[in-house]
Amino acid sequence: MEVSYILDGLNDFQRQAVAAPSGSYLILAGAGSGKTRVLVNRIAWLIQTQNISPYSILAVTFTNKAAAEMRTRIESMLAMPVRGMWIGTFHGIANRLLRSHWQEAKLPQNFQILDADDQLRLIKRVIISLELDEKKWPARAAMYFINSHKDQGLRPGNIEDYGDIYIKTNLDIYKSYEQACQRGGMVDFGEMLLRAHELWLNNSTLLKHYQNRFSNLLVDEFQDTNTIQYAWIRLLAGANDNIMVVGDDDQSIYGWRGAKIENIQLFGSDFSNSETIRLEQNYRSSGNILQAANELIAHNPGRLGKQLWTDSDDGEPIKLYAGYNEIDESRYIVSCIKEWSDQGNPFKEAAILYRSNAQSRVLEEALLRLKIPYRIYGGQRFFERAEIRTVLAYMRLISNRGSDAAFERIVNTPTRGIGDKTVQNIRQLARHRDVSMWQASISLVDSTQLTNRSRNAIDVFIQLINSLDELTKNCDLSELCEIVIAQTGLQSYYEKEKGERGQARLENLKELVTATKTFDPEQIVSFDPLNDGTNGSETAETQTLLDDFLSHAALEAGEGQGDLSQDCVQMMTLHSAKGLEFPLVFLSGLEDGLFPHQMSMQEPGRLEEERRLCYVGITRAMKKLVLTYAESRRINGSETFNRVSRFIEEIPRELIEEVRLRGNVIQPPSGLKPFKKNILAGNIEGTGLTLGQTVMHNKFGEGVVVNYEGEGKQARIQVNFKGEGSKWLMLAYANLQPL
DNA sequence: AAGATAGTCGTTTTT
DNA sequence: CGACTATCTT
Repeated sequence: MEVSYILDGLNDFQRQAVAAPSGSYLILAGAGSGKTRVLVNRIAWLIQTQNISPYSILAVTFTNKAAAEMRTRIESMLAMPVRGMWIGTFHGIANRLLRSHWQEAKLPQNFQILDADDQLRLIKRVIISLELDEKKWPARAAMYFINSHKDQGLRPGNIEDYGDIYIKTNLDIYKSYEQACQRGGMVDFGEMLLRAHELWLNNSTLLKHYQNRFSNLLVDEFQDTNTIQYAWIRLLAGANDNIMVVGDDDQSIYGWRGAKIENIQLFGSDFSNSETIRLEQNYRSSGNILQAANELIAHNPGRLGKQLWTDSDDGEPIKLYAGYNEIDESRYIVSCIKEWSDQGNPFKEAAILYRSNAQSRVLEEALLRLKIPYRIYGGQRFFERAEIRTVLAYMRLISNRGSDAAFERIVNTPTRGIGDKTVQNIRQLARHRDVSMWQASISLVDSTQLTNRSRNAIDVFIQLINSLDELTKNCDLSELCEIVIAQTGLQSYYEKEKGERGQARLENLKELVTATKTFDPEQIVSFDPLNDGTNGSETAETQTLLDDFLSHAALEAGEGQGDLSQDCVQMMTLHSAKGLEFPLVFLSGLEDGLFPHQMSMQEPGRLEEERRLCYVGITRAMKKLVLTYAESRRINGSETFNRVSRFIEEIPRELIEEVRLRGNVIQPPSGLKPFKKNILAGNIEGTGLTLGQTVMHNKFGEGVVVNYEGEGKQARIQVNFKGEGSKWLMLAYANLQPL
């Protein structure tokens, strides 16, 4: 068969990876070095030339989107659908395993997946039931405690408290939470991975079966795997040692979520005969941009070492703009985009990146002013919206009365006279008798414990759910969804909600109905033929469509993105920009305290991760890169003065062209205070000092001039000192030395 | 039980 | 500043 097309157009190293004989490989793939291409072609190569059945391939990706894209690309390359191959996220794959082997995993067949929101609610309730002070033991912190230990594969029994009250209390919460989950048949994200791991650890037949079946493993974004994911994949690889992992230690930006770059080193020592292949040729960015990225990341110690290079020209210098505040900064960015568009380029080729979501607002306003279309990525996802979750909770309770999480969510939504106190009663009884809240409420209706009023209210609710269940017995998913929306009163509830909000919610409900209509579980999971000819231990249980849909909603919260069909400027956080590329990129808010973020500046390890984040940002740019910062910025309502980001200082000066157009192109906003005149001019008269200039003070050391007011003897100057923060000084006595 | 108002606290995000 | 919560009022 003619297979050269699989290798055509690849460079030597890419080809080496794609056509490697079986074994274990670590592909260190720099930004823009064609790593997805390598993975796709590798799989195509295995199937097409090595006679490997798709059935024996398992590929893990970081997001559902990446999994879908990879499958599409492989299928279009091979010009045929690839059945039997598993491509998905760790969680998606774990879910699938647990659904097939729910008995071995000691789970109910229709176990419920808790997303972060469900989990937090449940933990809150656990804390209350342990009679702990919520102020002293915030649910968020407990959730972090639980999740980070699960990420490391640690159950309560594996954690030592050393008499530490903090650990001890959180451990109690963890234990109690675990019981609540088990009782309710609920599994959070971390738990899915733990269970999938334990499933194999405790069941060698099953493990052998999967080791036999998946003799070809591939893992993308390997630098983002956590401890339990690594352990799971190591276990599966078994003695086959036939695995290819692809990653880039310089793009590891999820350490705060448990990802361990160390897994890359571990791979080398753990898979003893592993080979490392470096992909260092960058096909994305022009020379200047790439060099800036290289120089920046070189400031990180302990890298595995990669030097990206490119064939392309130096290209344009990187632009640097200092706005005097965030509004000025935004207007500069928008004026650049206007210019870009006037030159005949589409908006969608421009991306504005920022460190935190809060920064998007000012940018939005600036874009709106010039009527430039934009799209903000990230933010709230479809299945995370309150109204959607509410409808899903109804659907869940109809299918499974035991779901306390669903019960709590909807028992009084829309309001039907069941208040806090009544719910507390139900909860108490449920706990006391160790039954579900649903059963507890039935008992309460029959008892005399409650006032007539609340008893009636509960009864109405019970009847509602029962009648809905009856009514929808033979309905398909979308009919069920429509009936729920209409009969529960949610429709009229949101109709009454004032403002645009209610309208938006109704729109979302309509969209949910559409989603149920088009939902096709085969697309998500791509079911295998049942018998694989080994020992038939994969018993693909028949899940109800509803359960599939609910799992889907939890696992894939719904891309808040997509729609590149419209020509919009792309706006997103640096984190969500990973894996994407744009001809024109703006990195905004490059200020110490914002980026690197205040909370990450003290600890070296975290600062390095911020630097990698900056590296990711720079390497998104193909042709043009514009860096901006603001000398003053309103954060949380109060004005702050930050010094320019240290990351800018780590980029060689000669690659950067400073843009100076203060008081020229950009008009200052109205309502200027008098001293801002000075800012517009930049120079502070009669001092030889300039705003933004670095100066030295005898006592406070190095700092940046950020503001100025008054004249002559009264003149005061504001300087933001390294370490000391910002101070107002009398200019006459300050004795500042320009640096 | 539900609505109104005062108080708190601010990363990043996928599963 | 503004989203979210805790507490107070009806």
